[in-house]
Amino acid sequence: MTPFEAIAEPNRRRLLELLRSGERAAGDLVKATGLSQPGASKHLKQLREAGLVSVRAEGQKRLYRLEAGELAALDSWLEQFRQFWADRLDALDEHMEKEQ
Amino acid sequence: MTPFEAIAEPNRRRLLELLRSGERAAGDLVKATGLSQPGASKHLKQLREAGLVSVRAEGQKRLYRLEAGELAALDSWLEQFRQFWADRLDALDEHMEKEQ
DNA sequence: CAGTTATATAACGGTATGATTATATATCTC
DNA sequence: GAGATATATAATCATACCGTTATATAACTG
Repeated sequence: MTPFEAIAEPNRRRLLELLRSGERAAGDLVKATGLSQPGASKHLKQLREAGLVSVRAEGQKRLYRLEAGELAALDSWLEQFRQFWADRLDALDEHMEKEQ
Repeated sequence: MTPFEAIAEPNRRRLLELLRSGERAAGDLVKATGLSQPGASKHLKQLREAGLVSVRAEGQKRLYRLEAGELAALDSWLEQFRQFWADRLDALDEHMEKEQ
């Protein structure tokens, strides 16, 4: 699964957001998201396959954490459009001001 | 279709990239991508539904263009992770330097 | 208006996706 | 070692998605 496909799913985006504050156990993420245990486990697997998160075992728990690399890759794809929308939104601002 | 789902598909990303340089006719995009005519048409429809592009008719042609708003929205979702990965990648750099 | 060009839509098939239920695996505790 | 806890995997089902072929719609051209 590509990072693009991984973030297409709302629950997976939510998982990533939850991991922003640091490592969390799978069961913790189950509770926080309201997903079923197998559901969360599968989504986490896909995030892992996309390189967006990593896991380490601690006792019987699995601790997930965000991985910066692929997130940055997503950002760098968007980069090529950044100048474009900055220009467009600036133009819109100017237009609004003229209207007033 | 959400913008997240829209950019999950490689051909749609390619369409967006092609539109970066300005308005282009649907038929032009068909040639540039190598997609079938109906295939391109459907992908363009989904990009439209995601708010990532808009169309206007000119004669028998349909001219597609990028729309800045939803692209910026994607970016703003990523924004919340930017500090995170900047920190992480900086840490990695430092680590590499120590290794040497 | 007949034919051609440009594009969209419909219909269909194969495959992937996400949710759910049941089961397996591994670790901890007594 | 027998439960109990934490997590992953398998099996199943319904639905969504993408590509393809065929057809419809609309605008130009002679």
